[in-house]
Amino acid sequence: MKFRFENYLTDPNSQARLGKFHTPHGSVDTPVFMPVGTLATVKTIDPRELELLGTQIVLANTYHLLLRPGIEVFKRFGGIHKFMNWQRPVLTDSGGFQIFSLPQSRKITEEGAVFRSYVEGNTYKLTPESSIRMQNAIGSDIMMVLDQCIASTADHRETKLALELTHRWALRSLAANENPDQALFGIIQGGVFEDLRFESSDFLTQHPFDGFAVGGLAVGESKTQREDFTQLVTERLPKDKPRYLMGVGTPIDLLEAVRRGVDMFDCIIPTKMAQQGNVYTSKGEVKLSAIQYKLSDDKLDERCSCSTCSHFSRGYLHHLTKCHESLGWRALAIHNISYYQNLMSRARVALSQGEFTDYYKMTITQLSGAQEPVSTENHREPSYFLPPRRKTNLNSYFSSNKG
RNA sequence: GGUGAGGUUCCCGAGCGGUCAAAGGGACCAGACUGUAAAUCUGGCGGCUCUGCCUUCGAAGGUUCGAAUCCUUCCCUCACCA
Repeated sequence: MKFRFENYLTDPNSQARLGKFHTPHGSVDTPVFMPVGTLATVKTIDPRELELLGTQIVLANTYHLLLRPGIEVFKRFGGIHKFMNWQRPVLTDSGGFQIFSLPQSRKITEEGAVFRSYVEGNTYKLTPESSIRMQNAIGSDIMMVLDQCIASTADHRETKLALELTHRWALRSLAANENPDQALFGIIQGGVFEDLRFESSDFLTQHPFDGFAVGGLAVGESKTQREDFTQLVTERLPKDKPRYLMGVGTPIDLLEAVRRGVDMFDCIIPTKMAQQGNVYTSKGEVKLSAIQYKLSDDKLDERCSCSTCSHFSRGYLHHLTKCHESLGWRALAIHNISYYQNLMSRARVALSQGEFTDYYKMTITQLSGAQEPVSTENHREPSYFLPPRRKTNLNSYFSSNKG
């Protein structure tokens, strides 16, 4: 089944879009947040829970899975869906970001990147073709082209060279794909240079990619730059293809990008922050390791109905965090994923009702730590704050396993 | 009872006459983290009227210009021998 994207509507007051894409493992409503499951697991969270939390699609990583467990495992298991027992769509990143981010010795040539494995020290070569071969074996629903990501502090010349290499690699990736059912997205580079971002968008959109990603952001530039360049690129992208802002971001980043026409996101923040004891709530960020929560018997987030918020006090979560207990990481990851999925599903509801701007403003205000509006008898909850239509009741999941 | 080793800032543990408020861990308190190698990284961590002063290295004396470091006595741990 061939990948297909539908853009239902665009917000009249912004460039935010409501849409849906279809893959062999089901459909995904956009804008969507994809939790990061680098090693074929969203750290600490069971795939069944991910579904209950409203996760429609997860991201996995070609580079890490190539090193371990290796391509033969995916060939043997018939792909990542069976391997990790996740039946919904999967997007695989190509490994381009790892070539950029891993400090180990590596060499980038026209052919690809040669690097030393952090697992057993062997030398590997990752080329556009071998990345696609691996992604074909993984059997992801959406594949990414191998790109050369560089710091956004790089100069024009270096950025242009990386961009041109990324373009040549993108075409080789397109040619290397052996499974037409797996979608392939191009990645627009160009750092923080307008002309290069335009050049990259104009070049890649001439080729039959199923969607387009904005790469090379959230790698050192300012928040304003990130937002400006996101908009710069989305305005130049075709309306009938999904747009994916890679590696972004905080809840505020997500809403800012949705407003600028982005449909898809992935980020380690919800799971990474959970590991460090940090969560997002309807009143802003909470660092549970802080001494002020030691004696708190408050709920984590009064407006959240996830299993963590309904089972554990801030004081207990503080304790688990201080002890580095895995339950703490897990409980906070469940909350953060729930928070992100609710953030996006409410954005979709708001979009469908033409109230996105109100939703955007209200949520930004809440996240910035401002006081919640005092609820009065006459105060009516906007519909996007009502429980999502998708059933996300983790309590029933846990109680059904009780005994 | 005898012999030996030792008692250091919240804990473990370096230091063994000046450059020592005392290395290094841990704990603790903050901060960071945006296509996740790494439950990681960074800073702070005796007190104060803070380019200096005061208190601190088992206790009390002493030597010295100067001591956590040397001497004496005492207290307390641990190991071995009786």
